[in-house]
Amino acid sequence: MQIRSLPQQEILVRKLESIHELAEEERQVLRDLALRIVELPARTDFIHEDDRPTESCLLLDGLICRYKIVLSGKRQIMSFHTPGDIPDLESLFLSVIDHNHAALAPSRVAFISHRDLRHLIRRFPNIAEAFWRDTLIDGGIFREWVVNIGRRNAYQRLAHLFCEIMMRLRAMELVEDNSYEFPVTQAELGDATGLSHVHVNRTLTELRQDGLVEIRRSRVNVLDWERLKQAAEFDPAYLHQKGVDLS
Amino acid sequence: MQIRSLPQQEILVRKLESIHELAEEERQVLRDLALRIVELPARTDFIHEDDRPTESCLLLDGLICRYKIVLSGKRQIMSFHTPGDIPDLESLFLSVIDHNHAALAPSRVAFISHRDLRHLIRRFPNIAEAFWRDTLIDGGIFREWVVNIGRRNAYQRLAHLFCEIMMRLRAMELVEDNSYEFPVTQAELGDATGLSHVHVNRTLTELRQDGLVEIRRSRVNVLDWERLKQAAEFDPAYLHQKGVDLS
DNA sequence: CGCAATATTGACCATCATCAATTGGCGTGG
DNA sequence: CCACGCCAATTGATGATGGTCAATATTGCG
Repeated sequence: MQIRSLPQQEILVRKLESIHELAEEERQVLRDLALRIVELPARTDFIHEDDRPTESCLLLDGLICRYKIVLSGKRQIMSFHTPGDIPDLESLFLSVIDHNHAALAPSRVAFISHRDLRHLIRRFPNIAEAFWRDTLIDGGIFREWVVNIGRRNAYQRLAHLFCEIMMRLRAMELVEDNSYEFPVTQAELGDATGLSHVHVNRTLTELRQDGLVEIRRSRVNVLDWERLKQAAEFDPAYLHQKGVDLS
Repeated sequence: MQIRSLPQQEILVRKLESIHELAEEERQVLRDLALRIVELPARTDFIHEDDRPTESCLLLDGLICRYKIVLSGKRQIMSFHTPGDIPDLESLFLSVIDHNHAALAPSRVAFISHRDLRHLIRRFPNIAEAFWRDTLIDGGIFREWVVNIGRRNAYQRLAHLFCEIMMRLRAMELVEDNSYEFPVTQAELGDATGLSHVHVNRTLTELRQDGLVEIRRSRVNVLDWERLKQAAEFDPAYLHQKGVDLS
């Protein structure tokens, strides 16, 4: 999940421009933000329930998920985050974190202080709007996950997940030839879709046999986008991407 | 679900104060907002996928849900909304609606124009923050629903839902003697929890037999709050209510 | 090369869905 | 006031989807 030849100051600009119009001055102040870069090894929990962070983290490279553990020990992954995302942007206004953040793959993140972010949104209402919009899209993605887990079977759930990640990576130009890096284990796919890893395995076999997707060592290769979308009943409207939904 | 002796201009103030501090001037401009009052009969769809509203609606009285339908015809309810909520506040920044809103019970809503809301948040950053915070809490509730549906069984799911609604209504002082109005059918409970209405019925019977809750004609009566919370593994932190989480 | 994590497969079982029939509650019109 | 009708709730019977347990194969990596 490399953003090749894209300087790190450019990542946030590209992300926000995929959902909202920015002026050149706004792009520039985003590029000038102070970033505290941290490298996270795979399988690192780095933000925990009950934390009260003073920074938010922009994912530059890698893969992050947010999850909760229930008492029975089961894990539910509630979201995946790809480069450009700020998974804990909400901590700017919800001071106590209510779930965990983990890097699934080796990742590079850039922490931005809440002080700087507050300063930014006070001075640039249009940037505030872009951030707010981003958190709202996040909410829309959660809603769609509720639908996915609540009302679709295993086959559709996985197909839908692959569609969603495809569209989100595409907006950041991280998809090549209908194929993208997605370094998750089958157990993690199960934790995200509310399935057991055994059933994920069987369902992935089906998807492969049907010629829809192929998953080889952390890479998703979409073989038949149209049929995959159809199987998943995928409608990208909820992602509110510019140029996709015409808002 | 009546807010007794509370004038309608006060409802939004009470709601926002349950999650954020307001100054008297801010309370006053909230009271002065122009409201277009509409009465909705039970079972009315009133905002639809693909709509581009120019107003957002504040629920004054009744019960609203948001839902999507999947191709198989199944419905997934993604949220319930109680008085004080602005279920479509996000339409202020996501111009195309991606799901449906319906009144489940006879309801009274107050439409507020986006123009007025934009004016408000430009002039009062602290009100903007309260609204933003509200949409973030909304997102937190969706995340918890993902966990609920993905990793808990029928018994826990329903218990958790009753806990959540209890806490939210309590913040608006709509709970009396551990009992509250919640006019939903068992089919609707199923649509919200990803269960069939038959299984909801059986599970409610269990909850009643175990002495946790009693549901009689659209009223939920919590008989044993502690054991209900325990059964649901309910932790209200994700609701980010003032005085509950100390943020 | 060898360990450890991950993927795969089989057997069996549990939860919950579906189908179908019956009961109960309640508003409406005669 | 009562009967009808409709919607919601309830119950039983059966079946499907997906979970759990366990064993084996494969892959990545030091």
